Amino acid sequence: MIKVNLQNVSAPVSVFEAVKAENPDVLKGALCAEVNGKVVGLSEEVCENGEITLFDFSDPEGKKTYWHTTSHVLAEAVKILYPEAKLAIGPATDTGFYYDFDYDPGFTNEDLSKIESQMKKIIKKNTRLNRYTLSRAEALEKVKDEPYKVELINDLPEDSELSFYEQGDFTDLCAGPHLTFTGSIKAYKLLSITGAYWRGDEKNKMLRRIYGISFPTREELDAHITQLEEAKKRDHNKLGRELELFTTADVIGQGLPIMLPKGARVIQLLQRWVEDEEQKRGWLLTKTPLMAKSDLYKISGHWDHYQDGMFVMGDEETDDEVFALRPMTCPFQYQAFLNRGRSYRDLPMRLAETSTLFRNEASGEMHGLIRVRQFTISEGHLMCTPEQLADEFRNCLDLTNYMLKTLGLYEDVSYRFSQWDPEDTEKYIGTPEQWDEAQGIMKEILDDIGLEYKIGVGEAAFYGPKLDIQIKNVHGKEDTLITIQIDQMLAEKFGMEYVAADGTKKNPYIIHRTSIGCYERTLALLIEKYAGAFPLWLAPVQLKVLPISERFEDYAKKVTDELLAAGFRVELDNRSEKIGYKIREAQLEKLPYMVIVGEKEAEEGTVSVRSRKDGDKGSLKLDEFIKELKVENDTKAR
RNA sequence: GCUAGUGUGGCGCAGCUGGUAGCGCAAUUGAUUCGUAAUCAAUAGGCCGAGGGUUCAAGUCCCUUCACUAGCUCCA
Repeated sequence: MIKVNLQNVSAPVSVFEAVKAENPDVLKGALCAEVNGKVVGLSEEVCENGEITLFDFSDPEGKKTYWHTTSHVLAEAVKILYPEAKLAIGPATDTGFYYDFDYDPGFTNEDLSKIESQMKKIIKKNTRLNRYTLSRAEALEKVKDEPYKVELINDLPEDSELSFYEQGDFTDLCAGPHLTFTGSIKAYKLLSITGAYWRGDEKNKMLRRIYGISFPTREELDAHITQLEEAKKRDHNKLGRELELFTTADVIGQGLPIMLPKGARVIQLLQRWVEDEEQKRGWLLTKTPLMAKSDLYKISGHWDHYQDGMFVMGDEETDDEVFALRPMTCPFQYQAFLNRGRSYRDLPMRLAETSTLFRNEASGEMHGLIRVRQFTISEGHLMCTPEQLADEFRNCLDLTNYMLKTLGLYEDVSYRFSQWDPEDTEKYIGTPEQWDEAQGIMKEILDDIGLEYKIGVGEAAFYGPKLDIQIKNVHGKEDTLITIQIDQMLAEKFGMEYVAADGTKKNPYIIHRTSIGCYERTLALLIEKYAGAFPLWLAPVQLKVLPISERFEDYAKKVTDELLAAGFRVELDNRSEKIGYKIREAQLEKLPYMVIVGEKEAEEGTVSVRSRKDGDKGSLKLDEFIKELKVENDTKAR
């Protein structure tokens, strides 16, 4: 981005011309500009002197302009090849662009190639994009054959400016900004065809969406495509299966992964660590049932607000009792609080549980270990007084931050303050006043901590606002890893009370929180973070002992046993292959350490150590090596 | 749930417009004991996701279903 101070503007002139008059050199690579706080195309007019900012492809604004124009070229190509296709919307995203079409035959992969060729022609013609505005009546007349555009116009506020961009014979209702010429698009690729609901509402028609990406040079495009392929190699769903951390079975069903010995071990390691850490921080452990009668969920509100998400066993019409697997731990853990009368002296009461949950996700939602139907979460509910709320919230956040830092994920997360949607009366319980209060309290706490967050309207839980800790997977898709919620509604519903110092009975505030999230999802992100090469303390197999030939298997066995006895996770490679082959296999397994033993080592009582981190460490006395390992393991070094 | 795609031995693939399944690696056995992958020999392993249908004949065509993938919606 380059700032330019315009000094010679006397009459309205295009940004391009104005900058050219000032300093033509800075126009190289410029794609759009910010004038008076608004991002505009370079062909748009400026009327007065002052500072403007130019953006090129390295700026998000530049990228978006570039991609957005590519989407218009895509739309034009589609309209030429498939005139009956109706235009919906075609914005730039953080990772490219898409355009939605209503075209019932749908597009095939062959169509994509055809469209790409057509786009080439449009780009070659290098048509100019002209912006103009119309009155509402004129605009509606202009788009009368495009029902989605008509709907867009009709839904815009009365006073909004209706701008159009015209490139040759193709015109689109669009706020812009755009590049000045289609020929500026140098390298592009259409990536996929998918369905997408009109206006993101599943009640609306599903349109055909074409995704694509473009770059100023062929090299950048190629590099981007290579990068996508590289990302695929880290994909936990591929790598996790290759490394035998987990698998799935058709006969078991969707969203129900099988943790293989290695995956199960990593989860166990995480779980022990989390439970121990929670204990250190004053959390008490509960163990509550995985299912309950429908009565419980009726009190909590799940029956009315979450039933679609639950696995219900039995039929209310025909069965005496109907059960449901638990989708959340809250109402179960509350029973522990309700076990006897509580006073303010019992508070804060911090209840933690390693809790297996069941959610009946829609069939298309499942994804590897990220979205599953059964998962185990480091759950917790904290009952406290209003005075304790801020400190306790802060403590919960401290714990999650400690977890994230230790795992090496801290730099990768972002925070979302998830609020309710006052328009959505179906989804939420409670009154606007209660929501204002709970959200107000949370805002105060977050601002006091100084956390940088974005706001997610309609992302709250049905009973209260959330602080969601978000993380992106290897494909750039964001998911919630951890959540901390403030709930002032369920305590009342469940009759949870404590006797305050003044003798009155009060409902406690409840913090719903997780310390490390659910183990499956966290494991998925760790696989991707480390590309399967887990730090020593988390590695399912920490060392592999490789005898250079079968003659040294006795010594290899002895070394293995000693390492096992010292508490390490060790495997002995007892195959008859050459050592080079064994090493190569061990490398593929991404082990922290290889221990090679042969004649020399057997005689000296040493081991030849090869570390993933430090390479060849040479011969070490076994007991000294073990000491070193213990230190590394205990410090949870990455 | 919706839109599209995929589904052949553990893994990676071949199998064109239908004619009764192959290859490489891995595995097993025997020989070899070789210090940074692929010596020798032999063996075993697949009702081609599942269930129907068309056909004299289906991995190849049609229908249904299950699972996996991308995206939408939804969500930890």
